[in-house]
Amino acid sequence: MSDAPTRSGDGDSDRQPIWTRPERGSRGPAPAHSRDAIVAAAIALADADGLAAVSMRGVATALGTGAGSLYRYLSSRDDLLDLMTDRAVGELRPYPPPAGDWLDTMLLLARRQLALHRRHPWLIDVIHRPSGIGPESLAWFDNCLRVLEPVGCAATAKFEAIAMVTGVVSLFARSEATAGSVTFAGADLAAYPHLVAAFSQPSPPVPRTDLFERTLRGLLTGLLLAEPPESG
Amino acid sequence: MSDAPTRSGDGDSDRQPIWTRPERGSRGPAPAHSRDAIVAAAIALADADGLAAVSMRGVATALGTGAGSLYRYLSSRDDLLDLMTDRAVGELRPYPPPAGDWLDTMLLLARRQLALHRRHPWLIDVIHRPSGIGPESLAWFDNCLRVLEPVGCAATAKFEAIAMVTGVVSLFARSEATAGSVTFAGADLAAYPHLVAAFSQPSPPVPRTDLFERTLRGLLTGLLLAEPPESG
DNA sequence: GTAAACTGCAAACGTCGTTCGCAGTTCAAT
DNA sequence: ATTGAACTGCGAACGACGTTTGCAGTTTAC
Repeated sequence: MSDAPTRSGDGDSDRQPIWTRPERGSRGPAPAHSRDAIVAAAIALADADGLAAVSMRGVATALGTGAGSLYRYLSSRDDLLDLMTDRAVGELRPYPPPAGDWLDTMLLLARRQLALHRRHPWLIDVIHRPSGIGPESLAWFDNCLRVLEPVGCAATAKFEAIAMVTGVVSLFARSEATAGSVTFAGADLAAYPHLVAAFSQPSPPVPRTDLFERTLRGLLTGLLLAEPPESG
Repeated sequence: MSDAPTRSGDGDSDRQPIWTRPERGSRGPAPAHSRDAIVAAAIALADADGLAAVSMRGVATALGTGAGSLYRYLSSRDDLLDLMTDRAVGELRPYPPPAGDWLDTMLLLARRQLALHRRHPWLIDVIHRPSGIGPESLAWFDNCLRVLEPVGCAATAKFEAIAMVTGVVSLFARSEATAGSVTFAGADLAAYPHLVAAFSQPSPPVPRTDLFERTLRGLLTGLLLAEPPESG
């Protein structure tokens, strides 16, 4: 009953989110690892073998230590996933300078987000958790607001639009990641007449990049430019 | 080394998807449960306590049996989640008759999807898995194609549009479910000037229902009505 | 110098999905 | 009728997971 005051977020100090929690105190011996090294190892594992490979034991083994040792640096696996996410979002820097139309700039940002998803497919499995908006995510959001500065509409509308763009990008990323894994094998197709009719006369596939741009363009113009319905 | 031929999908017969796999053979005693009862119990658990409550042991306990016994009816937990999803999608019936504008009908369908998500919040955590397109999901998709029949564009474009609508609905559902759980507590706001500027002059919140309709309207018109860019 | 705050680590805890073996039941074939 | 394969439920076990705990050793503040 003498120690356990910090542990990088144990018991009491766990109320502090991972972003502001100090990595270590000033008392004990120098730590053998660091949050950055742990997060880097976890990302390498996730890039190579998917998010399921990011287990505490797996990351610890990659670092040559035991699973329990990681809890000197993190308070939970969720913390690790939050840190991974924010570090990946940090790869979106440097932000491209807002040139020309704000809509074009937003599309460029969306394309860079999609590229990030392609580079780190595990992001899809990680972003939908309710926790963990880190400093890099905030910075990205801030940059989007900067791009949308010339748009004359309420700030809340911009919030919604940015969130929706991010969400749609994740939809595209997911559809890319799971493409080809869908199968109706064994289904009784006779019960779905419109489906078989649509399949009977094959149509050319929609170019993904066009679809991406048109979707987001329609989305942003609909959300930010169209006049809101008059209330009353 | 004498038995283990079926087990509702064991070893060899696991190649067959859950949708076409027979529930039981014709030889042994009458089963004490059924797939339907198991799925119903699982959905009740998920509705009440979230998807995490749907563990094999949890579902089995709710049915008054042991976890291992469930594998007489299902071959995996993923199968159970697939069955749950399809059963929930079945609640979208009966489909409203296509009246008036196809766009209005699609918005109506989207609204019913959103209502389904509100009724079964666990759907959000379950739909993004690459597996499990069941007969009810196919029927829903088929019905969407029926609504889009008067639209004169390629079938592939309709596929993309339907998938995008479903995806956007899930985005809204998720944003509703996680509303209020985001927090920038402890962040150094000075680093995000546009964010604080947007927050400094508060703007009225966007009505969710308007946002929903405008988003989907912009999406569908952009995807199905706008002329595709000429190739070459 | 002493005590508190730290460090790494191995072992353990509880939960999870899943497998296995066994005793009992039903039905098709003889 | 009898046999045996195909089934049933069930409890125990397996391996992996996230996390906790206790302990021995190290560093720093006072």
